[in-house]
Amino acid sequence: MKKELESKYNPKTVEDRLYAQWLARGYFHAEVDESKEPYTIMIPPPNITSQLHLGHAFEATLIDILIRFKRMQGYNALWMPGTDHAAIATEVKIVEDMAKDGVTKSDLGRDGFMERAWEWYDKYGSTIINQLKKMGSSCDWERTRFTMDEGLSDAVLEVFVRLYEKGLIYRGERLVNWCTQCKTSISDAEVEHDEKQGGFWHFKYPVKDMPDTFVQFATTRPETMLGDVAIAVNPDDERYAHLIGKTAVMPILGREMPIIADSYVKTDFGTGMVKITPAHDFNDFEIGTRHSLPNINIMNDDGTINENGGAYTGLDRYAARKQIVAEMDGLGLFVKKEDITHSVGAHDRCHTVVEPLIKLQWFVAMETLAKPALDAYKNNELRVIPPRFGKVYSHWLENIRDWCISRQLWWGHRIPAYYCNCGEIVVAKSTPNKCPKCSGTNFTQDEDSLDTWFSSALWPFSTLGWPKQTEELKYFYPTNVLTCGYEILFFWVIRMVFSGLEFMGELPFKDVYIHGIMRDEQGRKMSKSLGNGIDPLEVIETYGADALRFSLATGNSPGNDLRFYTEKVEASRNFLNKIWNSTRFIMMNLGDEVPTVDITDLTAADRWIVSLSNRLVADVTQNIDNYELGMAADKVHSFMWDEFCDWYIEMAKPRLYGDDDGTRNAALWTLTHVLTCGLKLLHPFIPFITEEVYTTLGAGDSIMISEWPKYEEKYNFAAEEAQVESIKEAVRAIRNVRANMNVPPSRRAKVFVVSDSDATRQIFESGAKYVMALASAAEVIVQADKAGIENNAVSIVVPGAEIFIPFADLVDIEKEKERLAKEADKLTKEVERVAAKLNNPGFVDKAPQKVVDEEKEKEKKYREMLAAVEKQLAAL
RNA sequence: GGGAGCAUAGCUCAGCUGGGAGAGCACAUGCCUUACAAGCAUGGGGUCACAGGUUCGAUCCCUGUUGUUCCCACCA
Repeated sequence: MKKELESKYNPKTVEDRLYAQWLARGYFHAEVDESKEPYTIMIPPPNITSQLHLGHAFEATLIDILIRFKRMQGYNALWMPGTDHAAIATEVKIVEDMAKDGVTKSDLGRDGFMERAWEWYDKYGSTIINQLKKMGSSCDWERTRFTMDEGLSDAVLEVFVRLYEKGLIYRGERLVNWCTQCKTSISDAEVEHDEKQGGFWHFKYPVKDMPDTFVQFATTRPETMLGDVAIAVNPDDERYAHLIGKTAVMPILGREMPIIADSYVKTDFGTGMVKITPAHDFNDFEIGTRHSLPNINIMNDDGTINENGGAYTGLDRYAARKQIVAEMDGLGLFVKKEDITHSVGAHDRCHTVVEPLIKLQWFVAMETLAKPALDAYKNNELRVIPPRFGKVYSHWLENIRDWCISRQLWWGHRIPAYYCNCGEIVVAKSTPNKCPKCSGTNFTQDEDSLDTWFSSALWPFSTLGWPKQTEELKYFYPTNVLTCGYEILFFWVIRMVFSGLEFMGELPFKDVYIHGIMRDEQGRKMSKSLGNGIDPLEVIETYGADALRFSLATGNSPGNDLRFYTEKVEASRNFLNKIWNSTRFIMMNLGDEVPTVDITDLTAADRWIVSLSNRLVADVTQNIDNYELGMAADKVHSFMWDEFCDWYIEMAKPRLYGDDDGTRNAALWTLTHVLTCGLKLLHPFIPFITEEVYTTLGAGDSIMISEWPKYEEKYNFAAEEAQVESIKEAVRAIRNVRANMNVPPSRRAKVFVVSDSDATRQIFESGAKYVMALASAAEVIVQADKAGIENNAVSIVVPGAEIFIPFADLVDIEKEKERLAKEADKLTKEVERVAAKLNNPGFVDKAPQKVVDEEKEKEKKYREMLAAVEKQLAAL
């Protein structure tokens, strides 16, 4: 019973059906099984801010390739899926969404807001999961986690309490990056710096008891003058030595401030004098601490001036800036304004200019945590791919600052700190019963929630049940590789590493595989604001998931950005169709079942392709193990298309059609064997079509759980590989001549192959049909001498033989002369080049013998070919 | 200011440990050859950014220059 296939592959009739089948059969689920070795990858949990974009599709493809590869290799492969609550990013979105309904956070209150946020999660959390499924991701959905689900929240509290008890979490007044829009502190990493046009205002303050003496300085933020507490100069600056210790006066507020010396101030920048505003500038804060200066905060949380601003109280920071400049000008103390471009910090979510403010916040002390994370890298326990990102990793850890973990948000894990009326702070996983100090029972929980990365830092073990010592945790931890984009190396990877080391005593993963980001055709980052984002589902709708996956997996290398081209997806689609049709061809010729054959039954052509596929297996396996996914995919692609389809199938045709010459079964077996092997190698990249074709062929129940091919010595046929390569060369040469002669394909010709070697003649004898089929020659006559060949036959020299096509009447003499002259020219150059190399004593003495031998053979070959061509040319 | 990447065909990119550069797309020519026109065959097109150095030999290693992208820090 022959099965019929359509002439074009249609992913729509295949993908959803197969995915449902895999799910139903439980292929994605990984149970603890001590008899098998686990292979674990945790998904970088996508933010539930919106649906997935191509970047996620890219990442999901890479992970799925690794997971499917390892699963086929016999590992107990677990891809743990999940999503991230993405505290601030999501809260911003929800607030925007609420604004459409005319509702604000304070309208809803904390509980009402949280309710609304969970609704948001229900909507987008499931959208994301559906998208991942559409991509063909083989995640263990039964284990889906969310950073705010019960278990993970418990892990967060546990970690907070433990770190607090260890003294690594503290509460302190620090200068933080404050977003006046979101009204929350943000971490250093969330601040993005952009070049902006701005003013640089120069002012002077009078010096007390020194008439006509002024200190002159400049600032980009005049409103912060309200918080000035000192003027600083460099201690070695002779110009101002006499002023050190004197007092300057901030005229608007009449505040007196010391003139101090600090080496932070550069003598050669500006006037060499700096105003010190510890409450609103990070450098000034440090100087203030060194000199025990007071911190005067002049700003409210919304960016307006507070009661310390005198007459400016209540004004917005920018309005105050304008008026202060005006007032100083009125006092004759404004010197000048320059227009400059300088970089300004802004919140990466809402792009509001960040204001440094003094706030009481929770911090994680990083020093003791960072060290083991750095050591792990330096001791090569942690492998970073590509290696250059390792330098970025270690540089960051070497310069790490304490991590501000409190956020003034509601969407997130609420900080487990409880304040008693007596002022005592209790940190515990749940509300304490009574105060250890005053025995009071009235507690208020801290209003703040935790930085979103606090929970994702625990992802590799919290998802497996920690702090409970579950079977899963013991079995699947540590994971094998962490795949993520380079943009979250700092945010996430580093924090997972130190968290894993601290709480599990073991690295969370051994390899970190970093990929680039997706860009559009022009190389721009894909973003909402540019409107150049592409929905993976749309691409899948048109081309299918496999085509998308293949185009994402090929043509790039680890760590590099990838541009998205529709043309590339089309090319991938075409490749899928090629696979489809090669299967179709085999199905059309195959009987009920694949014949069994002995290796000794295989012809040279069979052995050649089997041997190639065998080596391909070894190559591809190694490439994937080294995370060279693009290279692996390219190799299978060119093998399947250029060798298997373009050569082998064509060579096999004469043996399948017409009378069986005794090698038909060998051809059928080879076709099926090589195709199946190729399908397996391709399955991690293009799971749907390979599964469909594999089962249609009757090769097995499912390719997904079939065994990954292995290199087998019995399929290593080096001699046949060389033989067939020489036949291919002959075919190419014949085609070439025919093309130059303008012989239509329908016009048949005689081809003589002349060789004085019995072995070579045999190869061509057995290859005669292929040559005939491939070059559209009517008849191939293999003989030891030139008997019966006309004098004006076209001659082609290939290794070990000379080929004659004796139909001079068809030859366009001028065109043939031209071709031969060009050929001769080319060969002459080659001969000269190789000869020069071999005449170089340095080369012969120092180059490896193998290379020298190769060159010698080349020289011989080129000389032979050149002689033949010249002879031919002379004959014309 | 500190650090990293990139510069290869018209375009997008591969090129593992140094031995005369590849793919896809695009282009040109000829083909509906009984798996596939989403195809087949053939062909054109590259000073591997520039200048030095190491080497018998450099696209590859080293130094410098130019251009470009990114990350970190940030000028009061």
